[in-house]
Amino acid sequence: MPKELEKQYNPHGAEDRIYKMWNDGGYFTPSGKKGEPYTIVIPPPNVTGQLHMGHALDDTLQDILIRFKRMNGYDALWVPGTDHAGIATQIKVEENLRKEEQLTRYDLGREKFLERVWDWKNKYGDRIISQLKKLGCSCDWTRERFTMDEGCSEAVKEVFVNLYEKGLIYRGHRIANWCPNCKTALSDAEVDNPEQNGFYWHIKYFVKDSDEYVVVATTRPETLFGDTAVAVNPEDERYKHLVGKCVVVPFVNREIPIITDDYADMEKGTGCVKITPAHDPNDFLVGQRHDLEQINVMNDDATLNEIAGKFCGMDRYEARKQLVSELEEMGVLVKVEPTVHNVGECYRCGTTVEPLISDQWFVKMEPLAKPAIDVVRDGTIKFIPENQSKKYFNWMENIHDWCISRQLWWGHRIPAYYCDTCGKMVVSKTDVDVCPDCGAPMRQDEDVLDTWFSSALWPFSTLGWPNDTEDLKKYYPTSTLVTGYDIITFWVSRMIFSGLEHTGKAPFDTVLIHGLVRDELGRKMSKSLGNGVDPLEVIDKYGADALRFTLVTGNSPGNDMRYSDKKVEASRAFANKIWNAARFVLLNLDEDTKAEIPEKLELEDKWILSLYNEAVKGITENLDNFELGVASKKLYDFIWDYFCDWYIELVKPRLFEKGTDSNKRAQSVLAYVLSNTLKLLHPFMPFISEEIWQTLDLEKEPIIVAEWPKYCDCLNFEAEEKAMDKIIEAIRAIRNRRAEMNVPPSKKAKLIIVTNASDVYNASTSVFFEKLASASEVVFADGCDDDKSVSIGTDSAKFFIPMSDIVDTEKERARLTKEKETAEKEIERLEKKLGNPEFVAKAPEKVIAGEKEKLEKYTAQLKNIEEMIANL
RNA sequence: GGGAGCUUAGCUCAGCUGGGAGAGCAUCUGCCUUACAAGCAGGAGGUCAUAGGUUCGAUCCCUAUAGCUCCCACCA
Repeated sequence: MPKELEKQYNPHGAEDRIYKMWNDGGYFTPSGKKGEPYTIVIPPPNVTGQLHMGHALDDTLQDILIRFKRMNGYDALWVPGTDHAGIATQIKVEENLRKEEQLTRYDLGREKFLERVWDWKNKYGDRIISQLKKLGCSCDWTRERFTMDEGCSEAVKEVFVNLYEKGLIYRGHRIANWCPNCKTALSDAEVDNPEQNGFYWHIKYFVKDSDEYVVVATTRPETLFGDTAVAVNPEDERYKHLVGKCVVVPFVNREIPIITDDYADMEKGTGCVKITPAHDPNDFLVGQRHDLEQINVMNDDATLNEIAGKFCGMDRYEARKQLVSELEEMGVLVKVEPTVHNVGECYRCGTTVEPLISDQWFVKMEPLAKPAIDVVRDGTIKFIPENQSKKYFNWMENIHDWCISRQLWWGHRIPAYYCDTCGKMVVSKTDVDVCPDCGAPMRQDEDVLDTWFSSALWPFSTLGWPNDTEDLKKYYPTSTLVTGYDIITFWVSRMIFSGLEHTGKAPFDTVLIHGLVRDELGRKMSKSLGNGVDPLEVIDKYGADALRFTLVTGNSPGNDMRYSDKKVEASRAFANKIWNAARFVLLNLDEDTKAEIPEKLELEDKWILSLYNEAVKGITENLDNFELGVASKKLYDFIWDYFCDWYIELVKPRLFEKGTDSNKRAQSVLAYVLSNTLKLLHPFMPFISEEIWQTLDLEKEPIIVAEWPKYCDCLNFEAEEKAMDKIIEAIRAIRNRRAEMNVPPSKKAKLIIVTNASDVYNASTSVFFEKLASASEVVFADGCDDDKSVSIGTDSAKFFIPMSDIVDTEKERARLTKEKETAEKEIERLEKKLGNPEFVAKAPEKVIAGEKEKLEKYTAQLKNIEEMIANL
């Protein structure tokens, strides 16, 4: 029994109700029995806070793919989960602690602090999950994971130990980026390098026991306490006589040698460079080559230490200021030169990082990078759009060893154990309490692993690895990874080499890359700008379907997009349009109407079925090729322009005439096209499509598991499609002409059709002109006797509307003449083109046929117009 | 310094591996036509950044230039 729908679609209530129905019905969990597997693992959102627009885009794309594949009979699995996000979360919790209780993590101690972080995780992790549900994500919640849950932790230990045993993880006393605020080492990838205004301070270093001096320049004068050499280029004639001598570092009065190293660039500055191995990555390498002492002058909070003498305890910037002024007083400050340089900043807290030497763990990258490059090179893994792979190659081919230890508390503790008695170190999956060598107690490494270390394992750790589980066997390798271009290096690259190294397989076959969602002005959405748009608020206001459709339409792979409410409004209007189309259909459907194609079809039925068929083909191909935006646009056009604006209008006369066979058949076609179109719509707008589907009540199963429509040659009605197009063209031309003359639609008038195309214009198609072109009646004739009539000429017919009261013959003549000229110009162009022997010889047949057809059309139209002018 | 992307209607953007460019919004005109005013019908609005090249034919391919955005590396 057809039910009635509200006049406007109201997503509230409906969305939660439908989501619950899907969830309770177990539709998100793959049956595991039939169908090829199709797997996506979600890029796990950080538990730091809440979903933003970027997540909404990312997850919408994934949900579209999952729903599409599910409807196509795949055993579709979408694994959800969240990321512990080491630094980010720890900072959040610490901030919170400071604000709420004026406590630091040290006040609480490691164990108590971690309890707080877990509380935070539980609270915000749940919030994120509920947000994903609001968006309509059809994740399999029975398989929800967390990067620090038991299974993922097991995987992390397994990987760490494996890599260590293979010699691919090592511990080194090396220079690394240090965040003095977070008090941890950072990988290169975790350091931003924005431009900043700064200075070069040129400082004199006197040669020992001499009046001679060299001038070195530095942007960080406070590091001079750690200088252990001055380097010049071996080719530099200016300083040859000084090599081997010593200069004296101001303040500390340390004597340091002048050495030669290629690192010193003769072109830069004075050609002399001070070497501070403990505070600069390049200097560190120079220091290694020359066996220089590494003098650390800083504490872990970037205050200077006792090496700095009276500057001890001062913050680096304060010390710098005072140092500079004292250097000036001493007369050794030669020059202060303003400059713009890139300064490393912690990507989480923005504090300027300090290169410091410490004990850190590293992954040896070179052997891992090679196979990872190969699988993308040979197409085992495909990036979409393809040019995004360049970013990947660029990074992989210039890879540095990966610093994986972090001096944080929140994260996977490094499974290394030390014996303070005999110095033994053990790396082990299981806890080691007692030294195997001397029996003394062992302590575990205090540090935790970089967050990305566990994220890198996500595609297989979530499926049960290192255990050989059923899930792993069935769903790994996964199929598609959907993510933004901003984390290709952070994450995608690391998943690829990890997958290859630990499972022997590439973790996915396709990487679908999208861009950023920016604000209306094209700025990155950020907390500091306060320009972020909360997806939940948008969903609340416009509905999840509208947001989803906005994000997918008009967005192409790899490109950024701007968010604006206007766009969502347009999507909501689309949802409402579908809603009302369905409402209309329901109002006109009999109880027993079935959504099937009747044997006998009218012209307009064949027309819409043919267009529907093409839509199925196009949309399916687009989705198969990850052209989601193009697919959604096609669907939009089909639904709005063809189904609503034309087909529904065309069948109204039949629908309003109850009790006839024609009426019944119109109902069937309407129901057929609508219900199948809803299926096409479902991946994009899951809620409204389900809501209408349930109301239509055609099948028992919900639309989420309905079968995706198939293209069929049997619905290919080329001739009828063309005939109907001619009628539509004629109706448009008539409306057009009436509008030009300001004739209101309510003013009906007789329409005389002069034509040979009786297959197109006949008694059964006349009704279209009456309904849609304001014809009071349609008369077929050989010509029009009334000289005061509006004339319209298409290629298939001449139309006359006698309207003596408003027709000005001369104006008609002018108008027709203009149309004639347009047609002539087109004909001239086409004749020229077709007259070009090279074009005819080289262009593909299809193109030539198309041009010929156009020529015929314009020729026929010209003939009609000319005859009408002659008859005026 | 190396690399990538972008430049199409007033605005935001599509354009499916070269055959006379589209949408939404905005704007203008006319409509409360019994699904929808979140709507209907119609109009106006583009040397597809610039200059060359390839081609029968270029918004699309190549080269150069300009402007914008981003990534990587790095300078004392």
